[in-house]
Parts: sequence; structure tokens; C-alpha cells
Amino acid sequence: MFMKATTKSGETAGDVDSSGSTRGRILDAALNIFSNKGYHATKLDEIVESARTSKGAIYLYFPNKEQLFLALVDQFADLLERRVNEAIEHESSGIDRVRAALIAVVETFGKYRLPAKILLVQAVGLGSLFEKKRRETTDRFAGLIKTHLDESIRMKHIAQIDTDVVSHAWMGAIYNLMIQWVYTGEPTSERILATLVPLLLRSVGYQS
Amino acid sequence: MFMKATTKSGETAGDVDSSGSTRGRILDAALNIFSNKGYHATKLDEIVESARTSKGAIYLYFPNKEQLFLALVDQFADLLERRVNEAIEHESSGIDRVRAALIAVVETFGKYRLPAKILLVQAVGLGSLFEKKRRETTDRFAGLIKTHLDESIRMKHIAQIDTDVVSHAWMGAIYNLMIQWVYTGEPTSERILATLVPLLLRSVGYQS
DNA sequence: ACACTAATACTGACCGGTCAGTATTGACGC
DNA sequence: GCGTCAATACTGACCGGTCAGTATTAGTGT
Repeated sequence: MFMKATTKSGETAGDVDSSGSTRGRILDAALNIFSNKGYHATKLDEIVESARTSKGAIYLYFPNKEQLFLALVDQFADLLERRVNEAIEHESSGIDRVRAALIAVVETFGKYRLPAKILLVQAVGLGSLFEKKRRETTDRFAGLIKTHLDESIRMKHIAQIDTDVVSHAWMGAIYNLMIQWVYTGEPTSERILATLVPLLLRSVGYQS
Repeated sequence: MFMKATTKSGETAGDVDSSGSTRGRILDAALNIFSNKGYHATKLDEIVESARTSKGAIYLYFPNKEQLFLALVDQFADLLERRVNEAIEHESSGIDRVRAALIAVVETFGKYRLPAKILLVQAVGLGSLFEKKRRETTDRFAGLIKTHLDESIRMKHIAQIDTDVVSHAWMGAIYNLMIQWVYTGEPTSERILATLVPLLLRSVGYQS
């Protein structure tokens, strides 16, 4: 999962695997177990076992369980944002950017099932500290969508509309389908893309 | 919160308050605290204190903490389903039923903030047992929407479309806006209704 | 290339607080 | 004087976090 790491520093780099290093093995194991069992049901000893390391080593690299978990959330949120921005750069006009962003999000979720599950499912319903982080992340993307929707309106690609509501509605639609897919493998990523993107664009009155 | 209870039996009745009875006070306190702090952060002793009762009393009415929590989830899911069905009964044709269902869902969430938060937020990311229940509930409503969408297609109110994807996308859109609203109070219920309902209908190619 | 030292990486037994769940006792009606 | 409901006191498993110690690697002088 993820690609090859080059930097050492990157707490929140996004693309770490480094299964070689202890730190990498810990993150890897944590990703697997947290994403399956959730935060509370995951015992540090399980991560220790799966990462073939020791409890002490975990506390060498992370201040506590909470921060280990949040490192995974940040890592993926950063990756996701990077992908979306890359996709957007290649498009110039308003509505094309919106479409490119949508596709990038769906594809990135699709490519990284486990971190997606952590962000979308396991980070929900934990305490207020986690909730803050989750909302931060969600708002980051909702804001991103809103920006490009607003631009599309200015460019008269689509009609005037309450973009606060629309952006959160879109986020929810995407999230929920990805959650569904993370659990059941259905509908497939392609089927989602084929239906969802036109659906969302149509919802703001844009016809392909 | 909720209305007056009449039946005694109803584990999953939906509309219990019964602040008078011990059992009612327990449910009431549990609703408040679970919805604010989440499942794990809520201590039974807090519920005891808030309900002005005793630990023994809780275990008299509920087998364990888990079931107490699930009782709240079921209670609200049942209420929600009842509201939607009532709303649908009064409409005859396909797309009108879809619209009525949407409105009913948003209004019910809007009316019952705390149970909504339990269902939408606090029941997520807990163990597999909770997850099963949550998916059950979600699928129940997605299925309901799908049914009426399919009917609308048969009646040629809207064009052919992948209703599996659409129904889950709609669920997600509604959920996410309600979550947003539950936390921040914004956007208001009316603003959501005014934008969301046309948005969703437009997404399947239906023009008011 | 080898000995010695120092820093760094890692280990895992253990501690201590927490909290779901239970046992016991009490109150009140009938 | 028994059944039902409730209050209080208590138990003990569980698990996040600690830390004294060990292994490993890097650095330096000869």
C-alpha cells in the first residue's frame, strides 16, 4: 500500500510504506488493524504482534495510541488532497475542474481501500478530539468543491445555487458510496464513476 | 424528546419518553450522554447520575451497555421509517412519493437532533456488531428510496438510471447535511430542504 | 582491523487506573 | 414473608502506558 518512501521526516507525508523500517511496519500494521476493527477494539498488543515489534518501539515513534491513529488519518487526507490538486491543475475551466476533482476523489478512495475506511468510518464517532480532526478533513474537501462550484457559477457554466449545501451534499454522496464499496465491494469503482459523476453534475443543472 | 409513550413492551417502539418511569429516565439520559460523548466515552455511572437512578436499575431493564445503546438506535430508526411511510401513503404517484419521502426524512432528522446524531455519528466506527446494525438501518432506507425511484422509472417520470448507486448517493447526501447540521446548526433545516430536494430531483433528470 | 565507548534502537515485564458488570441489601406493596 | 424494583458496595479483567534494561550500530583513536 502507498508508494515508496523517500523522505524520513514525513510524519504526515501521505505516501509511506517503508515496511522495512520499524516505524513503517508499525504504521502498516496499525492501518490494517484499525481499519478492520476500529479504534477502540484495536489493542496495542495486536499492532505489536502484527508489526513484529514491541510496545516500547511504538512509544518511541508515537506519543500515544491516539496520535498513531491520527497519523494515519492525516497521511491519507494529505494524499487525497494532493491527488485532487494534481487532477485539477490539468484542467482550466470551472466545470471541468469540478469533474476532474470528483473523478480524482473516487479513484483515490478506490485505490486505497484501507486508509479510506479509516477516514470515512473508523474516525467517526470517536471523542471530540477525533471529531474535530474528521470535520477538519471533511470541510477541507467540501471547501475545495465549493470553491470550484462558485467559480463555475461565475463562469455561467451552471446557474446560481446554494453551494454550501451542495458541496456538503456531494461530499456525503461520495462518502456514502465509498463506504458502501469499502464494505461490500459493490458497486464497483467504475460503476460508481459512470453513474455518480453525471448524477452530481446534473444535480446542479449541468448537462454533458 | 420523543412523544408520550403508551405501550410498555416496546423495546424498539420509537416514540418513548416516559420521563416518569425509571426505564424512561434511563433511555432519556442515555440518549443525551451517548449523543454528546459517544459510546465509549460514556460511562454507565454518568447515565446513572443523570437518570437519578442506580446501576442495578439499568441492568434490570437492559442486558448490557451495548444493548442499551442499540435500543436507542432501533428506537429512532423505527420512528424514522414510520414517518416516511406515513408521508408516502398520502401521495400516489412515483416521483411525488420520492419527494414526500425526502421531505419526511429531513424533517424527522431536523425534529430529533439527538437521536439523529446517535444514528448518524455515534453508531459509526464501533465494532462489527454495531456496524452490522448501522448498515442494516442505512440499507433499509436506501432500499426504500430505491423502490420508489424504480417505480418512478417505470412510470416514466424519470429516465432509466442505476438506482443502486443513486439511492446510496442520496442517502449520503442527506446524512452528511444532517450531520453538518447536527453539529453546527447550519445550514438550517429549511435551507437544506429548499436546496436539497430540488437538487436531488434534478440529479435524476426531474424538473419541478 | 580491532578495541573501546557512546549513542541509538528496541524489548517486554510490570504497574495502576478504569469501568462494565455482579452481589448484597433494602424498601414497599400486597 | 414474598415478589418486584431499586440502591450501594464491591470485584476483577483488561489494557494503555512506563521504564529499567539489552541489543545494535556508529564513531574514534591506534
